[in-house]
Amino acid sequence: MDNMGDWEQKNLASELAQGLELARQLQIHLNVPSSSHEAREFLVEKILSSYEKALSMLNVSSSVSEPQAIGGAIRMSESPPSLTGSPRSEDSDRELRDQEQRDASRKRKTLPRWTRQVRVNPGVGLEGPLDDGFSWRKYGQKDILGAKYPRGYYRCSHRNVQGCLATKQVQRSDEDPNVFEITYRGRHTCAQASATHTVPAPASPEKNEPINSMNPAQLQSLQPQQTQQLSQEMLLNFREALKVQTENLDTAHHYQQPFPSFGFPAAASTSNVKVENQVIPDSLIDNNFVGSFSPSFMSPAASGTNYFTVSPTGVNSFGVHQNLHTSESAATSTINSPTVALDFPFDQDFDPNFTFGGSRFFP
DNA sequence: AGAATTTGACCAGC
DNA sequence: GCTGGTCAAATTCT
Repeated sequence: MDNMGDWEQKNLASELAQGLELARQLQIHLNVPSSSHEAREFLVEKILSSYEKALSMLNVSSSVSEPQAIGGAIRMSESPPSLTGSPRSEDSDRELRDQEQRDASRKRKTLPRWTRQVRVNPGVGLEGPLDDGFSWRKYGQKDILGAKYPRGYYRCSHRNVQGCLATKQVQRSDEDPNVFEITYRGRHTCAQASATHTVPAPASPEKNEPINSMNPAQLQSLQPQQTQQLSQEMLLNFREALKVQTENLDTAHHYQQPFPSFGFPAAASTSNVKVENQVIPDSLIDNNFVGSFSPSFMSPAASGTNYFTVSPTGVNSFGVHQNLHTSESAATSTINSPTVALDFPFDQDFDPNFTFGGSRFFP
């Protein structure tokens, strides 16, 4: 940074200024009910783009922007290329690999991490930790001390091809086997991540019917790929519903696009959020601003737990359950309603910590 | 046959 | 030394 040239500094300042200006424009749009969500989305994209450019100019790494991609390119923390250019021996390869592993391991500690707890209603529900729009590959399972159920370890299927470092852990709750605690780490940097930003092809409605009509046993027997496909379909429905809802909003305060988020009456009936160790400025929450930014803008150490269940009827709105502060109460709060848990398709730019904005969606 | 999962071993952090 | 997280060979699935 010391050697950053004058020209680069100007460019950086220019990008930041542009980002600021775009943010202002977005603020204006947010206060104009007639503003289309496309316009807002466009602004958000532009803002993100500006900041990403700025960050890439800074060649940032750890503190501001965690391992997530800058401008779509991921850069693992790895040994710098050899300056000698000498060919690697097998030993050095091994060393390098070990080093990378250590680095990765070290880095892992600082990866953005958040937890969601997903409740599955035994009567109706989709089984367990349905996937969230991403392809995951299970790479491990471990019995956890004091936990009744083993913990599953998943990583993005595109890890090898695209270097996507996103992982998640799925832990079934001891107290309530219908609750799954899903801990996400890292953000998706794969193409699938950006695909979730775009409006996907609508799912055929007939395909969704069997999802809701499945019984838990059927669902339980599904392979992860199958459950993922099902959840993808539900996700698509959510997006469609979300779109409608967004367009009908009078104010922009509930603007959620392009993030299929909560607080959406047409689809989500109950939403229980637990936010841990996280302070979110009201100003950000008010505009749902944070949600449009990546966790880069949040403390990497921040962690949160979101809780939500979804009614297949889509009739109930917010405020049915208001247990916002404790997982336990949240876990029990939704038991009696015929709910279907849906693993929300947060993509890598979405920080689920914020979206419910605590009680903002609730009276 | 290729992809995905399972599972025991290994490693790092505490 | 224990535990959680990851690796990778073996196994199963599609």
